[in-house]
Amino acid sequence: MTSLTDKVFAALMSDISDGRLRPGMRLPTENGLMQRFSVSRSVIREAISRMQAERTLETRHGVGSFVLAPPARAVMLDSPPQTTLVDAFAILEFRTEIECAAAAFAALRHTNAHRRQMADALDQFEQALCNGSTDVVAHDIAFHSAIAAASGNRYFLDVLQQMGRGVSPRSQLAAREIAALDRVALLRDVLREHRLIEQAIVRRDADDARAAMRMHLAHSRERLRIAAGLAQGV
Amino acid sequence: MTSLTDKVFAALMSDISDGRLRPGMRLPTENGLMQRFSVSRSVIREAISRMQAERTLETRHGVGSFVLAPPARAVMLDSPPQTTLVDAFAILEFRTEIECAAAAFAALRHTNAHRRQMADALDQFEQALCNGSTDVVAHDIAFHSAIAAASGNRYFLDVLQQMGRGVSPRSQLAAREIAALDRVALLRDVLREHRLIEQAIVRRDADDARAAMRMHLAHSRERLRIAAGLAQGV
DNA sequence: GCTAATTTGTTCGTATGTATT
DNA sequence: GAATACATACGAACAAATTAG
Repeated sequence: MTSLTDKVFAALMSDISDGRLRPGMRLPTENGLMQRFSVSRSVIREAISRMQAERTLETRHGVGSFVLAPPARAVMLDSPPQTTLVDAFAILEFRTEIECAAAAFAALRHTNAHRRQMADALDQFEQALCNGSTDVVAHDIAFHSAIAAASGNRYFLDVLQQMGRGVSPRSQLAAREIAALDRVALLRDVLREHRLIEQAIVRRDADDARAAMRMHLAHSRERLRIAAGLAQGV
Repeated sequence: MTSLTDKVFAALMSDISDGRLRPGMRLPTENGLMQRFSVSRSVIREAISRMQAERTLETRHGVGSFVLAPPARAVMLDSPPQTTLVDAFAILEFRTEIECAAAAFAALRHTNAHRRQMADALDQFEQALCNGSTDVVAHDIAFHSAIAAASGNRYFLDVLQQMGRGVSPRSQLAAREIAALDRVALLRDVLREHRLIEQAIVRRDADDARAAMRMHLAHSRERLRIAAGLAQGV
């Protein structure tokens, strides 16, 4: 169900993510957008107000609507391509620390319910692969979330989920640029690493769980590096 | 400057807080509200959508708008004594993980500017103690923040600051309940531990920095445990 | 199961007020 | 002051979901 509002919203968002509209730039006037999309002003204003709610735009009365810098990310750099990449590595580095700790705690504290959550996520991951699908991002996230939940300390899960948006560009990047590689083989590696982590946790071996998670995320970093290299034509 | 939308919004909100509209109840239809307030449908819909954004209402297509139950903020603020305490330990556990990692990275990556930030925080901490003040929370936070900043990965600082609210109850609790103990002696211990961390970082010894931070936070946990024990009369 | 009535969702067009340049 | 651009409000029409008969 894509309403006109949805379409305008999506078009403007992709203008921003493609760099046609960059932080600080002013959008066309509402009148201009009405003509560009051949819709009424209500549609434009609804789309704009959605983007305001997402902190993507800021509208100044009598002046116009301006693209905001992505909230926390504005602090360091501005050039979009590099920032995203640098950020992706920073996020991965940070995630490595909290997820390794979470895995260790999960090994010590998980319940049967947590065990089932992890198993379900892995089964669905595998099922998708067997069906030839490479769309396993959701199952990947589910597995990592299950571990964070099993840590018995809700802050691990909270923070991991808060970083959800920051993590997705990585997936998008990888998904888009790894096309040249054998995605299925790559995802099978991921699944294998997940199984190792799960086994260590189920065995209640905290050190092994931590190590398996660290290995998994180190490999992820390499996969990201390769994908980034491809994206930059290296 | 109260727009019509503001008035309708305020009226409906007070209907709810006064109990005229209770959770689960259906609002009058948009037509009904138009007549009651003598405004157009756009005004009604704008007010309703504001309440949706606040999670006060839920609207079902073809049915109506319903008052939602307040979202059980039980997690953080409700039952203060036990929940807060459990939470305080969970926060400390989580902080231990990210701050140890941050300290290790800081040892490897800090610049002169970071070194100065840490030194300033420690000097001010010490100065305050010498002056007989025990209000050093700000300097404590400044030191930990400086390390997170020196990690070269802004997510450590971001998350630490996001947990600021969660951290403060600990300080409050400690500050309130440790009155019986010799606070100055206790804070001198904290300062000594801070110095050890700083020295390891300056010496660029990542392992020592990590260990010193872990020791510091483990001691903090003990200090918290003692304070909690006092609070509960144990 | 179908139809009709009710209710919200979406879109349009227009008019007036207000802030900025 | 004049022009531009957003803010607020009105009225109307049709689409889509739900419910009652």
